[in-house]
Amino acid sequence: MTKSGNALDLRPSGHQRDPIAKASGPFAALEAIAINTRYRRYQEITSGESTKYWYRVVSGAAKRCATQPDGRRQIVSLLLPGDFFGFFPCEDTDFTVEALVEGTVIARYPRRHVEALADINPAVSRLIREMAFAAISRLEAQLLIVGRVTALEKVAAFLLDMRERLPDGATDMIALPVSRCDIADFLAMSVETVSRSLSGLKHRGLIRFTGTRQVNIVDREAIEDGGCGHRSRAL
Amino acid sequence: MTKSGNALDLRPSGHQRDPIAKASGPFAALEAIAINTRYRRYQEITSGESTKYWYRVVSGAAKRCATQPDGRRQIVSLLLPGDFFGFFPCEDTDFTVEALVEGTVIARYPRRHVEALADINPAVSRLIREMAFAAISRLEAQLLIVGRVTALEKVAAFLLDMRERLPDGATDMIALPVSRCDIADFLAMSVETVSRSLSGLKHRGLIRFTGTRQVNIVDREAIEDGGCGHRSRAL
DNA sequence: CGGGACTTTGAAACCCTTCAATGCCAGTGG
DNA sequence: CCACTGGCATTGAAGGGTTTCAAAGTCCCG
Repeated sequence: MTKSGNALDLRPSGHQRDPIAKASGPFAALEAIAINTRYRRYQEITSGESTKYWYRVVSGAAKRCATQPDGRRQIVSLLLPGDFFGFFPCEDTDFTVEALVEGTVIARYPRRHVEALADINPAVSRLIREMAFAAISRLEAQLLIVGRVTALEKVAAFLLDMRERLPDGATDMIALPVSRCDIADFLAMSVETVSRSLSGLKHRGLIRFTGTRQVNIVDREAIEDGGCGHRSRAL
Repeated sequence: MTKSGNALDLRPSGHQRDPIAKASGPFAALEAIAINTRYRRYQEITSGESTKYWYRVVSGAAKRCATQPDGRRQIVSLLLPGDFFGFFPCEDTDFTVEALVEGTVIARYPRRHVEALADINPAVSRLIREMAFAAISRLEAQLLIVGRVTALEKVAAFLLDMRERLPDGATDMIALPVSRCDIADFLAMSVETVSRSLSGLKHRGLIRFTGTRQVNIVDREAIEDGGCGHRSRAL
């Protein structure tokens, strides 16, 4: 599940705010055509306009969300700083992308320019490929998390994934950028079960809260085992 | 959920066996370096060798599978004719790719050649991007399926997805290339529940079986509604 | 015909969802 | 300054769905 460290890791590794904008090479070429925009919480970033641009999360967080036929929402991607999205020229399904935290900054790249750049500059082309691969990697990781059986396992896996992906580095202090409701939409379970699972982890002493969305991982090994010792039916 | 028809649909639309090999342009350039191999059922296609090649399903079917820490398997991608896979140069997680049906044919493209081609030929580069986007699209669709609440809904959505993706066209006759066990691994639920759900759909008259893996969709609308009228809590 | 893999069905235990109510916190207006 | 309000989070109890264990049924192939 440790999905960082691909051939080209696009996520900020240190504490700088937007390393990509400062890098050279293909990054610089891309940044030259970037338009940064700041969004408020739950403000829509793309509606039907996604066809015109590519996007990247500079700071904050966003969600790519679909509304199921039964009215439920399913978060299809949790977008954190460094993540690209909006690859598709034509989206037939009704996905929306919304900021999750106040002041989320999104870089927007005109699709035509990007494609033109990619045709000319192999390095840019390669970069785009790598970004797409990173998106695939994220989706596969999410699938593994959502695919777990127990709610405890799901939430535990989610926390570990956040720990890996958040720009704080690999600290055991996690500042969740999402509400319980968003976690529920991400994990495809009810809000109450999310809350209960977190409480369960807390009461077992595996995590600690310094705030509603400030989680401190205490016993990571136990969490990696799915929140508890049981159900470890070894192959 | 109807995910076919992207900017560049790579799946065979007609009855021809391998249209990509016959196409011209970037396809031809790629096919020139392809190596076709035939696999037996459940034969491993990639192990750690995935770093050296890109792959495409020519005929048959394959699964990209991960083994969870608790011993369960999770199919992360169901690969059907036309689907590309093996994008990542370095895979840190233990994914395996196995053929699902006897005689599955996989085209293999040496990664170096592909990348070299992409650097030279913008059309090839673009093609690769589109393939990656298609993979993202498949993953998102899978996420929406797995994210459903009820087992009935999951299985129903799975059937519809197969209907869309299988090369048979958009007939209501589905020749499932997978066993119940594989469906279970795909949908992240137990084999028994898969079987029960299928039986449920059958007894309601929404589907019909002409064979264990030959499903005939009778009432598609009802299936799209999640297998039954209930739980249609309209927004 | 028998063996083996796959599929289906049954029953009990468990987990999750749902509905409902309470608690917590920040922002607002009196 | 404090009560109030609304959003978010937690907790409880009942009901239903899924998993699990178990066993029988089915199909294909040697």
